[in-house]
Amino acid sequence: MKPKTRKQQIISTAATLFKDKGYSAVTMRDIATQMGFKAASLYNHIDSKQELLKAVVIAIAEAFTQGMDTISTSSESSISKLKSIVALHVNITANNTYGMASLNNDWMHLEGDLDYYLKLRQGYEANFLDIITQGIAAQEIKDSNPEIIMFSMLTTLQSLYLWIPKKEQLNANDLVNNLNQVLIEGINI
Amino acid sequence: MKPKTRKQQIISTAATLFKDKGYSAVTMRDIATQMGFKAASLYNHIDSKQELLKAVVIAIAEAFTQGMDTISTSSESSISKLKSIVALHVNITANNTYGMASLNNDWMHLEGDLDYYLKLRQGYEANFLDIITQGIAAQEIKDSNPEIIMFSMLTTLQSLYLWIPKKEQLNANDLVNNLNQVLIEGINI
DNA sequence: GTCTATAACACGATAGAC
DNA sequence: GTCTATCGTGTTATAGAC
Repeated sequence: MKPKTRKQQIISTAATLFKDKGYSAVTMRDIATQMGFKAASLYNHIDSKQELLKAVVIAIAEAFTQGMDTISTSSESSISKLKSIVALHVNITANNTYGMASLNNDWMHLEGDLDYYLKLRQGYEANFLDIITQGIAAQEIKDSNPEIIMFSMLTTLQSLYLWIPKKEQLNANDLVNNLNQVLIEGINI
Repeated sequence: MKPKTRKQQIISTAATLFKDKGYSAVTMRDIATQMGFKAASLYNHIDSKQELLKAVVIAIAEAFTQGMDTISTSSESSISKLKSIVALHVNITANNTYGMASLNNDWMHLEGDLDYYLKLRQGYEANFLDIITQGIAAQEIKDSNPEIIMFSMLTTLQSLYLWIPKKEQLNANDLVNNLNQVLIEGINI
């Protein structure tokens, strides 16, 4: 176990509360109570509530960008790259279920870093779409609307944070395999 | 065009703002400014901010419950029922893109009606899962984990509110057909 | 039916004692 | 490093004039 600094503990606590109620509905008093002390004491470790949101959201967004860069520049087949994307989402989400809620639902409350976040997200989605269009061109993937394919996969993957905590008996590898089957091969016989 | 009452106009305005910032971050001043008058004047038409959230969320939740009841008690095949569920989501979302955001992200801020909302949601998901398990038993649907199949379809359908407004050139029928193909038949060749 | 004014309270953040 | 006390501001909602 890595020893968490007090600041990291506060960020984690904030993330769990952001997941339950959203950034705007969580107060510094909520976070402090959960930590076991008073709101004013938080400011010995952090500068502002906004800093907490930034720490939660930007770290995950950068992890996705880095993972996607590795996948998109690899020499795998397109289907294989899509399976790597599924694994990327499962792994990041399993290690950070709370932060994923803010990434999905509270990014618009970023103040100074909103543009940076949007740039990361745009780059991620552009790479995702490229993989799909290349797969269609290579006749690995059905010639459906590539944006609908990406939308369908991505929204499912982005929602994993709601589901993984409820299904802990399912290990990460099984989940990746099941999702690959459903998302790529479909469900009809 | 149906003539909207002032109260309905306020609810619609609130829903569009809830979509952009979330219920907690939207103030009565925001809603009033958007309507063109002062916050105090809102209270001539509505009782509270909470009433606005309830009006937005419960109406859509009941529409889904009613649609699902019709589908689940019909005599269609399971695959056919799943396609009807896709159409149900596309139709409700196309007519209420703003409210869908609150249904997905702000339901936890319902106060008096939280239990009722949860009951509706639980019933909807139970019917959805039944259709899938019956389809597997009838060998219409692949014998994958039924919860993962439902999760995958449902999260995509719940996220349509983010996507439909950006793709207005795609009509509803085309979208239903494309989603059916991707969600049910898969994407690989 | 909208306005101004304001009540009553919660919010993020700071000051300074210990 | 946590506390109490508090500042300045923003919040939902109400009262009463017009």
